[in-house]
Amino acid sequence: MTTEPEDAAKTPETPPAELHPIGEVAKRVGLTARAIRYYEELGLLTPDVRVKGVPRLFSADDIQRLREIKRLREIAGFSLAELSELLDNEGLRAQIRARFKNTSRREDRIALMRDALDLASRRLAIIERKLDQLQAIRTTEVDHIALIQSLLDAQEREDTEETVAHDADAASE
Amino acid sequence: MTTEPEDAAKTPETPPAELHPIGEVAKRVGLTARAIRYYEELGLLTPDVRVKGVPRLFSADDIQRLREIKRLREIAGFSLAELSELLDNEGLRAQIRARFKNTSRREDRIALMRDALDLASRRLAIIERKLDQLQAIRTTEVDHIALIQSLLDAQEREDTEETVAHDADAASE
DNA sequence: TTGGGACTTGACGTTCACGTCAAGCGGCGT
DNA sequence: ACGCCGCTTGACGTGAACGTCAAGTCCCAA
Repeated sequence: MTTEPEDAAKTPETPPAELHPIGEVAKRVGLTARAIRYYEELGLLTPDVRVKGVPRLFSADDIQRLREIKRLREIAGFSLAELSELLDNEGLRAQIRARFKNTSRREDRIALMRDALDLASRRLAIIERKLDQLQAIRTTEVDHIALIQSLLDAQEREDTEETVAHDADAASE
Repeated sequence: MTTEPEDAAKTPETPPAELHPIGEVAKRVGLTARAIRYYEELGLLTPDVRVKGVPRLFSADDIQRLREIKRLREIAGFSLAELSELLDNEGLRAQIRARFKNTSRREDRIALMRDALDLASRRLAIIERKLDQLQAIRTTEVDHIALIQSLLDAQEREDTEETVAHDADAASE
């Protein structure tokens, strides 16, 4: 257990952590450092390394989580409160305990995974509901366009009927 | 005000207006009166009857517009600023001038309809973009669930492998 | 006539999601 | 040694989208 290689050949020191400071993370996910700290303050995530006073360090998982938060907020329009329900602590703890992989009993791990599955399913359900609603909006929009189009066609037919005797070759414009 | 039947047979005066006060509108569309006034303040809509100091009166079109605003905000997550672009003045003016139906020349009416069509198309494009993004979120979510599921299946297979020799009929739970 | 609703226009308060500023610490290139 | 940079923790400011309260008007039933 003293040496912990994970990738290819030589990694003399520094365990295969690959942790990133907040500034870099902010740039990579397209958020501000302030926003990230705020999310942490709300309990939406906990950086891999978190000691009071010392710079936060974020893992790849943290970054992934931030990306998901960003997408769910910007695209799906969830509030941070909603997200803290959807991405909840359970998932976070599961993530944390996943580090202790071998420590927990299979029983516990299964329970955690069931929880995660449950949460993900709820997320999916909500997203699909939103999708249906957006589809509905889309169809009404399409119908609306079709209506205007038909009216406009009719109007233009009127025009050509009037025009056709007067000037028959205006089909250029 | 002498006689004002509005429902069934005779409507000697008052054109077939059918206008509604803000309280009723609020209840019907599920918004507060305050919100509606705020939308008006932002220029998102203009009640059919708008004279300073006298109660606003809303037409069926106004109500429809409010419903659309609400849906686009709550479901698609558009800001009121974005909505004032999407439902823009052009559309509003088109609506207003539609009252003057016969006054404007066919030329103008066609132009207005083209504008409306253009705006609706832009709305549609934006909505479809959001749909695509939501679809993307959905697929990642589905994948995520599949992953957890497979891990859980594997874990449970391990269990049964251990258990099968020890206790073979635990398939009940 | 009085009171109770529903409406009006300000004006100020509130919540969310951060932005911004202040003061301080730790590394690091010159 | 010095300054700059990136980070830290407060604390206060801000824009969006309203909520809430105050004061006044109008109408209508008791």
